[in-house]
Amino acid sequence: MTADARPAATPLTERQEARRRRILHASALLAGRGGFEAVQMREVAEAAEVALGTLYRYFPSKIHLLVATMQDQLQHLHATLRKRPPAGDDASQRAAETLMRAFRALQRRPHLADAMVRALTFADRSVSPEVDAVSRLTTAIILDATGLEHPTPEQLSAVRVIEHTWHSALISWLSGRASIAQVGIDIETACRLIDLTAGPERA
Amino acid sequence: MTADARPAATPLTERQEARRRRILHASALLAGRGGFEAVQMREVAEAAEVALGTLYRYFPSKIHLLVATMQDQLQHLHATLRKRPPAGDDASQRAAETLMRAFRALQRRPHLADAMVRALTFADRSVSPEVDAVSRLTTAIILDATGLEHPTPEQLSAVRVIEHTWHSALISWLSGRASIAQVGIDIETACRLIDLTAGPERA
DNA sequence: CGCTAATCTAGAACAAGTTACAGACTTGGT
DNA sequence: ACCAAGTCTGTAACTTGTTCTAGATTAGCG
Repeated sequence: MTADARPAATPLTERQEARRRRILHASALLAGRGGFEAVQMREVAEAAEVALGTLYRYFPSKIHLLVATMQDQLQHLHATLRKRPPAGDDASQRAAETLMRAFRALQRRPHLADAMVRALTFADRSVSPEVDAVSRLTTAIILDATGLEHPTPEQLSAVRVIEHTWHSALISWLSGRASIAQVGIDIETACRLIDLTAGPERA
Repeated sequence: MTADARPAATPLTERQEARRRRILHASALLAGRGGFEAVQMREVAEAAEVALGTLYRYFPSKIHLLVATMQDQLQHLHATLRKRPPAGDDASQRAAETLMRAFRALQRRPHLADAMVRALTFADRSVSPEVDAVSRLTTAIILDATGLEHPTPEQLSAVRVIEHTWHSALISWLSGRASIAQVGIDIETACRLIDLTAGPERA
């Protein structure tokens, strides 16, 4: 349902594409120091050398902007992960390994993680399509990691739970209520569902 | 770690306690229509017949206020649930049943749920103690439901994942990206972990 | 080229969370 | 009953997300 996202509207000229990039870059830069609060629309506009009104034309709210930033970062991550697939013995190990790798990437830029994840979970209905795109990307990353060609419905349910756990555990970590180790445990616990919900499934 | 919460500061006189109640009541009322955005600090102050500065003395931010509102509502829920414990055969069924009951309660006041859950996941470090209190309450509710007297570490991990799933699934539901049925499936899927992570554990 | 519609810019204006402050009211101790 | 300290009220100011507007620029097209 609703298979495609934004890009169907207008093809975007070259200069527009460049503006969009500059904005996303500025967003990630400001988020990188200071996190969610440091991404101030006026500053993003200035850093991207774009008028405030233009920024709002490209991204109708701060949340839209940060969710788009996350989508952008996730795509990089997905590409990176594809190059070195996880090496675990079973699907759950591979999923956990991949998420832990992603987690370590986030740990290197905790403020950026803060901005993106907070925006993602704070988003209301007006951002649904964009959040959904991020969610599909995340699902794809996890499914890719498992190496499962034809996941059962149970395994898809397990992936949903893993994704929930992933987001929520990140939130706990970002707000200082869970340690890095605890996030690791939570991810591994959730990942067990993949193998437990179906019969044996070896590589 | 950090076992106790706010109430250690000052005992609060009767009138102060009354003010606090009025504020929480006003908060829940406004949240009940309109959700997160409808809880405007000026309006809360007016509805609670309290000056804006006073509101901020009691709750240092809108997020603090809404998290406290959630804590308040959860306590009611906990008391209600205790009266009619779940009747499932095993721990995971009872946990799922309890969470579904809580979910139905939230469905009756979706706007209130929106305000509380969005605040909870948006909270930053400055609200950690309060969010932690809510988290402990939630854990207690789930553990109560399972009926487990001495949960194993694995089961505690499972409860953590269930809690993550609970919060994140609520978020998806509130932003219209997951159906009620889907939330139910996710909850049940996560709850399976309780039985799967330990040996047989019957009532 | 020259026109027209769309886009972009600069900047003001508005909304809601948050802070600050002066003066009135309460409280607790004597 | 009186005083000092702390609290509450009413209100203005400040911050940052968001909207609006008038004029400049750009893009596409004949």
